[in-house]
Amino acid sequence: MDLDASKHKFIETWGLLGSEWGINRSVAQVQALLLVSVEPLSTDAIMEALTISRGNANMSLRQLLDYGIIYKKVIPGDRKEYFIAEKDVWKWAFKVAQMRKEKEIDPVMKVLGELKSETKKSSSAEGREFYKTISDIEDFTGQLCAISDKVLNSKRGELLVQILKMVM
Amino acid sequence: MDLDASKHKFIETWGLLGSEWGINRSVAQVQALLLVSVEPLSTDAIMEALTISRGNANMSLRQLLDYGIIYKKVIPGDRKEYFIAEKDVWKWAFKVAQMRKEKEIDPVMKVLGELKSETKKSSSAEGREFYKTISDIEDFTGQLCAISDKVLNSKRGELLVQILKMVM
DNA sequence: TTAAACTTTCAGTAAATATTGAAAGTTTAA
DNA sequence: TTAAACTTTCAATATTTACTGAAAGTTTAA
Repeated sequence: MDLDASKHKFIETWGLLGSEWGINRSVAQVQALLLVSVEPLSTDAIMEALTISRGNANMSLRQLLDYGIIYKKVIPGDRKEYFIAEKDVWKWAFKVAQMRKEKEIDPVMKVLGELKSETKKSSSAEGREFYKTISDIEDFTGQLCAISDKVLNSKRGELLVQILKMVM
Repeated sequence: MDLDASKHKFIETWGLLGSEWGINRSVAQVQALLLVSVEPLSTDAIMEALTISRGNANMSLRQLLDYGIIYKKVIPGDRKEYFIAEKDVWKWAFKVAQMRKEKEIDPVMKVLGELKSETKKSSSAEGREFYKTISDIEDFTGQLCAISDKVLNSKRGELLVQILKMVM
């Protein structure tokens, strides 16, 4: 298998993983393509490589730019926009985690908080049980967020794994 | 807002979160319903509470049983099957994490491994760069898996958070 | 300015995913 | 056994989500 085929295998796999986790396949594939491409790529090059339309390429690129995990790159003497991927895995994984937390987890935490205050003073057994269920989920999620924030922020994952091995 | 309304708000929110993370909305809602229900529920009760079809209810329940995050409950003198949710958040979160890791992450890790061996001996700069990209992602993912396994397995999340605060 | 080069938008369409509900299958009690 | 009570399946349908491509918008160089 030549390098090009390997790259395409990666792009396909990455797209599949993305769609399983609620990330648009094209978006994941564009990131993958830029991750494995040595040179910056233009929209047209991306369209051709992934056989997707201009609209799709543009929207995927915009989303990745919004996430902050790819960058625009100007090539002197060329009017086209070129794109490169953030290659530091820790960096882009953190940004994706941060973004999904803010967009998807935080609103849920907010609702859980509301539900807690709605039922805080509940005197019925059923109300108190509900309060506990909600509190447990909120606690758990909050802890996972705290840990992942810290791990991703630290950029010292290797060290952390060692520490975890020691304490457990 | 009464308790019933609060419960429904939770069920809706949970279904929404699920679909954002690639988990079927109905499946997430059925889990949520069982989580906040004091009594075991029959398929018919679930159909009615969520206004979903028998087929949908059945398939959602089966999937949750497969995940191991709800259980069948026999009520003496009744032929119907009843269902209850695993209420220990750590327990079911671990099972979901485990399952998604096996079904979705492990295959990707396998492909990354294949791609690494395909390009390990590559002498071109491009080949070596690809090898590095793949290795970085594999390392990172492996570390996250290791940490989440350990954290979820430990059932001592609270303690871990304290430890992490100390070392960082 | 203007027109060529490029980017963005979005209505229409295609594809993927989820849901229904009736029919087939299974279990149980008499 | 058998028939009522219940569960499962799956082809048809609905819903959601993604994608296309042409038109509109923007930028740039002359």
